[in-house]
Amino acid sequence: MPKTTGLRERKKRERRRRIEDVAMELFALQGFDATTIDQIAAAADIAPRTFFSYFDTKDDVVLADYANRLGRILHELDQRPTDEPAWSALQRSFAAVASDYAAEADRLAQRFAIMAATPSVQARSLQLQAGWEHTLTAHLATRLAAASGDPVPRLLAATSVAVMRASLHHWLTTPRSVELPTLVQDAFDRLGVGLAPR
Amino acid sequence: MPKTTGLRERKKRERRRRIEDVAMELFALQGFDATTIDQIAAAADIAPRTFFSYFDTKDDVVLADYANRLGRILHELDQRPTDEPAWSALQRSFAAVASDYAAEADRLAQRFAIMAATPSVQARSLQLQAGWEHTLTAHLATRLAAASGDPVPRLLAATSVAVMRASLHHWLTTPRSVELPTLVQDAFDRLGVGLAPR
DNA sequence: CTGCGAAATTGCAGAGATCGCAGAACTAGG
DNA sequence: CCTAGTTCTGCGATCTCTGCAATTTCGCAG
Repeated sequence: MPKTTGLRERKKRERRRRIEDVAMELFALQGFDATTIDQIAAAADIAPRTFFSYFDTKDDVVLADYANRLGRILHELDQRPTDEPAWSALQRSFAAVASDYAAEADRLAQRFAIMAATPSVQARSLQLQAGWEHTLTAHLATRLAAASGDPVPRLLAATSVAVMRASLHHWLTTPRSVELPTLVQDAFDRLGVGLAPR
Repeated sequence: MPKTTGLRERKKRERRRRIEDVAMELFALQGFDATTIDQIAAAADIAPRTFFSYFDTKDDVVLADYANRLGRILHELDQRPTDEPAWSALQRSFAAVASDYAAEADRLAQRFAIMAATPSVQARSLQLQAGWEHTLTAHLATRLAAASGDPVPRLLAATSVAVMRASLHHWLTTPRSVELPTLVQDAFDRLGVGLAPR
């Protein structure tokens, strides 16, 4: 399955990263809004039209790795034993992502800055997270063998994503006193009391 | 303070509503994306340019009353005694909004449908909710007299907004079996256990 | 009822993002 | 080297949203 090979695949990936790098550099240099697709394309040596076959939106460049984060969460979730309480499993999974984040604080901070200053990017970010929430909801529904009318899966998904976002925001916003994973752990702990299976 | 008077004020409000009504009608008729600002302007008897002095974005028309919702929440929050636990106060406040929602299910459903079908509107919606979260965070920080590095206010704000959104989504999405206020109450109850003041 | 300053409306021009389409260029295999 | 399948390009078109400056309308005082 894992077609690591294939010149085509590889080139595509490389190019995508190149576009991303070049774009982020321009953003840092002259600001997100002030940077046009044409400039990015020129700097990345592609036709402007081609940009859109790599990214749906200019915003997406800043959020390029959101998809992987979700993948990570789901992966971690699958690793957890089926009989582990959902909330606990979520906690572990998000903790893993929190570690990832913590390991690349600088990269994150840069993107966060753009996000904070650019409404459309912020909006896009939230939209992608809503996507996580949706996928997570489905995943949890399966895991819990929940009835289709059960609000619990969505509640769990929404809450955990919210907790993660709040923690991350807090971490990036205040003088770094507590580590992100700790922050996330604590938050999950607090809410966990009431979310334990009946 | 409430300058209900003033021809100017009133006209502005009336016109805003007229634009909103006309626009919603067009959206229902031909879809959100297929409706242009020009069409709305024509139907509302204003210059296209003028549209943007009433709404920042086409998306905002669909979400016109979000500002009031937040106002309602904050108002309810202020009504609650200062010594009431924050989570409890939030629960009551959101319950009030839930009632509002329940009372206008049809209107809501219509807008929700547009939102679900139109990414940009969904994104905008989430962005506005992030604004709620921000305001709520500040409000709670004051109420709790929290230190500036305390993550709790944001955690509470993020969680409650998430709960509200999840409940609303669930309510609008599944066959109406449980009433929205109940849904919200229950969700708050569950999470409340762990969020009670130490 | 008349004139003035403030506020709102309007038109115009334009930048930019994004999309559909069709032809050109390129890659994987055989 | 040749063919079928992809990807990249270039072009045109549409729309949202903005800045600016001219005009119109409103609220109020004289």
